Amino acid sequence: MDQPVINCRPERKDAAENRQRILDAALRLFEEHGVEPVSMNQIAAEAQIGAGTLYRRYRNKNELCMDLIRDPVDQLSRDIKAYLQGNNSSPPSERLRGLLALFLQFKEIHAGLIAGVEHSSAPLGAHSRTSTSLYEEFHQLLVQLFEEVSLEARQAGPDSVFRADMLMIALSSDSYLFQRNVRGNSQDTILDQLCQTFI
Amino acid sequence: MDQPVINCRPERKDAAENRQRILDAALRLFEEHGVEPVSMNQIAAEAQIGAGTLYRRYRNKNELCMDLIRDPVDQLSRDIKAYLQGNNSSPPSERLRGLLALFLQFKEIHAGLIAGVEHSSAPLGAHSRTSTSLYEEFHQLLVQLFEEVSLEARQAGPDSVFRADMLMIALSSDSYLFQRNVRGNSQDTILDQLCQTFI
DNA sequence: TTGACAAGTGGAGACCTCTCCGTTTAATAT
DNA sequence: ATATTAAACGGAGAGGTCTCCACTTGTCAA
Repeated sequence: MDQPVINCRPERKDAAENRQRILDAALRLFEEHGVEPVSMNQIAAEAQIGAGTLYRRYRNKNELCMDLIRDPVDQLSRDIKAYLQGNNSSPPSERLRGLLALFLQFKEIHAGLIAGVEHSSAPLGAHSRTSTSLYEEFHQLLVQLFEEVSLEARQAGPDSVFRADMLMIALSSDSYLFQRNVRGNSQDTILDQLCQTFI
Repeated sequence: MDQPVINCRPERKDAAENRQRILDAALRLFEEHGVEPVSMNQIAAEAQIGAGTLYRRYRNKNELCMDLIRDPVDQLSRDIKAYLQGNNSSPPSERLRGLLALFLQFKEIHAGLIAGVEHSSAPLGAHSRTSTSLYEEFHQLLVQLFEEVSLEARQAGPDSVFRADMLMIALSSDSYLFQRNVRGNSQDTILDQLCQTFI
């Protein structure tokens, strides 16, 4: 007559081991070949598990990449919080710039994996942007800061949500790498331009 | 002793017929199922040709889509030229808005094919944006108008090329459909917001 | 200890993209 | 008419994504 346990039981031992094998294998292959050219098949083979097992845990390469950069993402999240607390008396436009700087720095370091996360992610394209919690959190912060800016300037700026959407898409790997590689802009230049355009 | 003809001979008769079969088949399938879910295989089968033949002509679905909207694109290009000539005494910011309006209208009508063109297009992601001649042309116009605006305002705005890049990416199907479907903004609202943000 | 059974496994298979290359054929020169 | 030849053809096949499901195995209650 007991209720079936609603809380999921802890991960099974064999499953946990396989998860680790996958992570290790993926990291190894990504380091050797880069993220994009490595296939799910290869990862499964390298981890010595069946394709089905791999797909049971990660529906696609994005999810796998997301798991691989979980720690750096958490760190970034903490860095952002710390920065905002340490500078809460600066004008909002300056905090905005600081935020962007942190974000760009992060992108620079983890470019490969981030592109992996963003790429081919979406069955329903745009939805991917909002699905990552980091992106949602970042978007939220941008909105707040934009509102602060408008408030301070005593004039209604454009819709902050829209503006944040535009800025986020301007920060996508696609756009960033284009500026970096095709336009030949440095990280600093891009940061400057972004501030001039959006703030 | 004749020189071999350098100019390519006119397209062979059978080739021309197959091209038409492909275009017809694609149009039929796209109308029935939408662009995205139709595979190159299906198109080849519907056109009753081998896969190799299809790929000889169109390296991927984007190229095929580009061929399918060639006429509307040319029309848009002419419309833009006409608009600019008819309004060359308006302030540049107004012309900019007019341009965007034309462009958004175009996107609205041909959303499916355009998404098809943009999607999965790029081995080197960002390069796709510059590869379409329409996009290059449009980018060029935006740059010019931005410069006019800065000139008129007697103050150096941010780099016009960068600004145009940002605006173009804001006009991508990804971004546009997100605003349309997730944010629930109408075409007019989006136009307003774009102008407020970028002009 | 021992079922019971949910969770986990793996590989066959459906369908996809794209290439390669032996065969066919339209266009041209003789 | 016939030979030549470059272009076009098509399907086999390599390698990819992802699903399905018969089978195994860890876990827990009895």
